[in-house]
Amino acid sequence: MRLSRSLLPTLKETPAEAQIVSHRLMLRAGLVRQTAAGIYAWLPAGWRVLRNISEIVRQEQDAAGAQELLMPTLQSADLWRTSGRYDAYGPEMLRLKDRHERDLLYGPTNEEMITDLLRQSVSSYRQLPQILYHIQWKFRDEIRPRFGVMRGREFLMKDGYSFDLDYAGAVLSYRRMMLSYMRTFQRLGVKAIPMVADTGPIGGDLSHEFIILAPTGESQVFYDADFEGIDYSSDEFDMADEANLVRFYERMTTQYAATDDKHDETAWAAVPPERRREGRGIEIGHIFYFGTKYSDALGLQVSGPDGNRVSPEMGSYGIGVSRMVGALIEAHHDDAGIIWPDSVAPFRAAILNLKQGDPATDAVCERLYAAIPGDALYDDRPERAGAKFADADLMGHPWQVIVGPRGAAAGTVELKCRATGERQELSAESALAQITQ
RNA sequence: CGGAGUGUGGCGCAGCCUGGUAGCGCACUUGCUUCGGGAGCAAGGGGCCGGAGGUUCGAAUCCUCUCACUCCGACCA
Repeated sequence: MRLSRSLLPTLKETPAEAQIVSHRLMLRAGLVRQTAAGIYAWLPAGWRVLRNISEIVRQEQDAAGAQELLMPTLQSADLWRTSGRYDAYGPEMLRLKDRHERDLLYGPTNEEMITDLLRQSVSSYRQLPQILYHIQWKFRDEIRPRFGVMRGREFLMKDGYSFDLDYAGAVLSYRRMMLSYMRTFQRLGVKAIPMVADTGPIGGDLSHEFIILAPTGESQVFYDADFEGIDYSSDEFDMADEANLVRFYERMTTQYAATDDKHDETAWAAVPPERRREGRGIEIGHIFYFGTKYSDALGLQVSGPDGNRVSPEMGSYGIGVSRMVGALIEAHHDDAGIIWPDSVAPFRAAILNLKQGDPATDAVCERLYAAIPGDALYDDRPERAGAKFADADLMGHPWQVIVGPRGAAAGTVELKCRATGERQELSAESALAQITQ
């Protein structure tokens, strides 16, 4: 993308409303603009990030055997009345009426709808298990939206739902999803820790929150260093192998990990001192098992092997996709701006043309730009070098290729790595090789 | 919802107390000079001051109502 022709409005000054660092940087880097309290428009660069995250989530869900579908944002109130949540959900649910005075709602989640869909199309245990997910906009009318996209009212969420014949199957789905989540977060370039969460009226221990570590996170977290350095993509955690899944789950749930409100000093003291880690964290995902709550309420039953009708055991699995953008920035930034992990960066590299109009410089830039199709941001604006450097740092591209007349004459460019700050002088071809590696 | 604030060109702000020609910095346009870490000079363009009502000869400024947004608290992917 040529910056001169892009809607990528960077700001030198921080808009007054932004308090936390990710919000400030998202506004300054031209990723989003607020349109109402807790509601954001995603500008081109921000949308690219959101798509990149969604795509990784999607690939990992698919790899775990989940199937993608897409349910609507608007739902009829009927199913929610049936499940009892129309009244229970309270004012956080946005309710509206259509022209015929029918009650609708903007979905805050989709348990009712997905259960109803399964009820219409599944009738035998042979059709189970099923895990279905979608990545769709949600609306929750938060009492107080804040922290930019981290606590918006309209937000993009991946929500998945599992249906199993029995409890053992549900546990298997749950574990599979947990592994899928750890792989997802690993690919997104963040350290994530699963922590036991409240299960509410369902009981049991099958509910986990996923906290990603960021120095500016909302809550203090305590965890065993054993969580660090695990490669979740290794064969050790092959999903097809149930024994592997069990071992994985054991490892995730036996090591100490807790947020400050659940911190247990006694258990903490049992962790060897050299393995104790403390940090700040942001909740980015939540998974839980809830048995037959919705299948019972909405009448989803299948015929079992013995001919009797059985209510499938369900679980649900959420990742805050739009929140992840803010959380990633909280985890990866410095004074100059964002430092994107490679996997989600809106542009893998920026090409900075330091002397627009200089034939040799322009030629090198154009050549580089053509060689990184669709993946580079070419700063071809008439701005001076300082502004280009500052904007490139702000926007956080993993690589910056700095092309000036001096280098162009000598046949070299400067390659800067945003994460390390390291710069090297090398040929355009070598720079290209590093970027596209 | 309770408490505290803020609304003035795209962004950041001053002006309001004590009514009298709407200002500053950045950004934008044009020209010249510059050009390797947010340039200089000159000349320009853009806002009826969130909205409605009121007081007044006269309202960004005073009064009433209203809308929006932000921050603190309870709630949350």
